[in-house]
Amino acid sequence: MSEPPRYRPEVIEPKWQELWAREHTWEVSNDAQAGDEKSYVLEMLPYPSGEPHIGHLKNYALGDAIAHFHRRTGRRVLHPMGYDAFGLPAENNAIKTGVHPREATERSIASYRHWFHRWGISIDWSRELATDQPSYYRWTQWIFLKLFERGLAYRKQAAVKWCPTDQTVLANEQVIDGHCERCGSKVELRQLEQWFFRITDYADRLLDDLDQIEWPEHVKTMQRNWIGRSYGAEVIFRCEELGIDYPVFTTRPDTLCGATFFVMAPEHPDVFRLAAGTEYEREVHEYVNAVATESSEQRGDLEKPKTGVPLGRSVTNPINGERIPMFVADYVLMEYGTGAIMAVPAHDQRDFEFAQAFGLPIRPVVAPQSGEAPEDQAFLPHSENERLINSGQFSGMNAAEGTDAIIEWLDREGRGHASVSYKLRDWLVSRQRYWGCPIPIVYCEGCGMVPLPEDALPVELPEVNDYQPKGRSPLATAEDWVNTRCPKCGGRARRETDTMDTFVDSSWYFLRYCDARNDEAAWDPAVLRRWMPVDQYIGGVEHAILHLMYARFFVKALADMELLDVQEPFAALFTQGMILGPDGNKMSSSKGNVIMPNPIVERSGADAARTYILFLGPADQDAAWSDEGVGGVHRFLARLYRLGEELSGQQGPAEQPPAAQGPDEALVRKANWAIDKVTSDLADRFAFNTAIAAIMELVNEIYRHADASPAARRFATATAASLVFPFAPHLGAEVYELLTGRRVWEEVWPAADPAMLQADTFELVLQVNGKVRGRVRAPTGASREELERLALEAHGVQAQLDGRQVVKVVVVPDKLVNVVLQ
RNA sequence: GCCCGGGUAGGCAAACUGGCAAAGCCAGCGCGCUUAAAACGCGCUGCUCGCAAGAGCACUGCGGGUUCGAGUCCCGCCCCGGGUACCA
Repeated sequence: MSEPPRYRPEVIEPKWQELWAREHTWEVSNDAQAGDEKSYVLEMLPYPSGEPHIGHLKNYALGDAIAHFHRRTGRRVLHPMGYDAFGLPAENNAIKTGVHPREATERSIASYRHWFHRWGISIDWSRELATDQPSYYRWTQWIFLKLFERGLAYRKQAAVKWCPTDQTVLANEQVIDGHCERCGSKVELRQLEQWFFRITDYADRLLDDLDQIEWPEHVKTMQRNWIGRSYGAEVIFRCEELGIDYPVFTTRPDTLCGATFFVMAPEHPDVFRLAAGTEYEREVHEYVNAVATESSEQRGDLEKPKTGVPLGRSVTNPINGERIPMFVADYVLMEYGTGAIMAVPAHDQRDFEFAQAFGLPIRPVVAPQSGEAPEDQAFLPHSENERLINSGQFSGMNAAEGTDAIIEWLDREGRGHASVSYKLRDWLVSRQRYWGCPIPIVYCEGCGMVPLPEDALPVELPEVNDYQPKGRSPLATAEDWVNTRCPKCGGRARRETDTMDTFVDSSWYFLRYCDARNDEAAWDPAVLRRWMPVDQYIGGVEHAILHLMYARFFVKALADMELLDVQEPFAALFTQGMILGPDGNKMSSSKGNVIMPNPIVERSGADAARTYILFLGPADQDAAWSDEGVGGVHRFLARLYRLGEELSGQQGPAEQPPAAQGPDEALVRKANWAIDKVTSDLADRFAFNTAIAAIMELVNEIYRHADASPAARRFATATAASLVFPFAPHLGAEVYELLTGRRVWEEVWPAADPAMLQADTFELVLQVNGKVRGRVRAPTGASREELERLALEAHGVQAQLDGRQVVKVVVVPDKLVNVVLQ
């Protein structure tokens, strides 16, 4: 007795994986062919640590579905893979275990590579890269030198965020709520000389060009807020006693006459000098020191009452010559604006609180049209019809006119000008850590700071024995490496021992994929023209600010150097939601709710795991994992497989049979409906879950129509296999081959037959006063009059009429009729 | 506080443009196949009446509104998740 055919992914999947590997099916060349359209589909490259987790499976299953869909709709698809291989976890592991970060990283990369194959992701492996390879970071260093040449990479002494656990500085973007993004330690401030990239030069372009790209609105909003552009004016206040000018930035120049005091940040370099010799000198020192020990959380607490100390000095308001007292207070931040503010308590909540605490005058200068100064909510945002009061020659102007007039006056008097301020800070890129890209700079005793010439690249990471960070880079211990010759004068020089932030490595990898094996240059600009920009980028929303902003900055800077000619790296972005644990919480080992993908792949197959993860819910939303659900998708794939097996024994074509009737017609219609549905779900809206549901419906329909002709069933089954291919490529290929003998990935994506999408009749919905009271079949395309007649005749409607007056009949052609009574 | 998401059967979800609320999957129940179970196939699964065809009612976090018609639009609120925060 022979076993009935059974769906066996463990047999089918390796079979196709081997074929794709043997034939290099997913590799594309850089040679353009006439009339072929390119598509660059890219998922964010993984950081290789341990083995891939469930989020990776979702990310790459999603990207792969898009890559396959693009290929089969006539585009030449670049779909590469690489590894973001430098970084702290491997280094921290090295400190703990003594295993070289390279070794741990390579082991992990091998695991990722294995699983990407095992999952059947259609990757062009000929372009594989890892950012820790000298053949890659050589060009990271080259880009650093290019930025240095243009003055976009520079060193400066600054108060920087320091992570005491990781013993390294952090970029602003890597500090979350005052804590290290990586390890969660409280971040400290330190005065250090560090390397920066001048991303602030690009603030306007980074902001304005967001309008040109197809990104989710919330991601654009996050970037806009992070860049934080505000328009206003710089106003110069003069401290007469010391003869020093202090500029401030304000978004409300119209309230200038309402400034009743002046506040400096505790970090402002002039604070001690101002207080020197005044009665407040000691108190100021105590206050500033106390603030310095405050955590950023404590300081940022909005509930905390305002504190501060007078400086014993005054400044003059340029517009009315009024002398107002100076204070130092921790609610003013050194990092934004000029580190000093004019305080307008009548129109600013914080200044108001401070004025109340210190008994300072509050003078309204903007009032509603009616004229009277409002009582207490005067600091609320101003509206259209407000006018200036108590403002000398400017009184009576509306707020907008007043703003312009005051700026103009300041300009004329040389006491200020229109100005724009940003929250964005320059990107701090140096790290005092081992496992990163060395910075190609030396310090010569004679020449000072000297960039290495291009032919000295790569500067390879030296081997060290001790990775333990001690406040300086572990590279500093590699004496043989550190001591070198100056490329300019040949004299004694020392290498830069800091390494680069790993976000530098990942800010250009998508460029390298285009020309990954080029060892003459980072890339050939002609090849970049072929592939860039990335047509569809896919990744987690957690990179909305960091990676996605840095990469945009790199591309703009490189474009300015004429090294490439796009302005934006990622034309379209899709941010996938997280997979949560079965309990609905974020997966974490401490909660014990971590699901690993690979046992599932081994149990149910890669196709089931991939399809299920996309079927869980809308791909851009978070979704909780449930183990039972996989079984359902596995069953669906098995049902499709059994149809393929059963029908492969029957002869005949798998094309749409002509003039289908009865059950055949229903089946052919359903197949065409599914083609249409899956196509629009994939092309227009990344609705993988509903696309998969449509294929399930088609398969259910084939089972229900066992009475249909073999030709119709073969057609419907081959269609289902073709449509399921982007999600379950192995099964799709298998079933399609069983029925047609052909390779599904070489087939053009099916097109729905328009004649089979439109039926001759439809179900007309009958409503009375908006409530459904019946349904009748009506001919498609029937006139309004005819539909109205059908509705009024229907007994469901007649029953409601009951002698009541018909007020109105609303007809929606091919859909419904609503009869309005009384 | 501010800015985004989200709240629909027992669970996950669908309804894209204001037009039949709940497609599909899970779980549950029943039937068939089977000596039996699993697997597989078919059906049911908001409430009430009915053997049934069917009929009636309710319903998209809460309260209002606009509309012939609201899950969808507007106003006010509640809950959950994320981002951000003395940014002058």
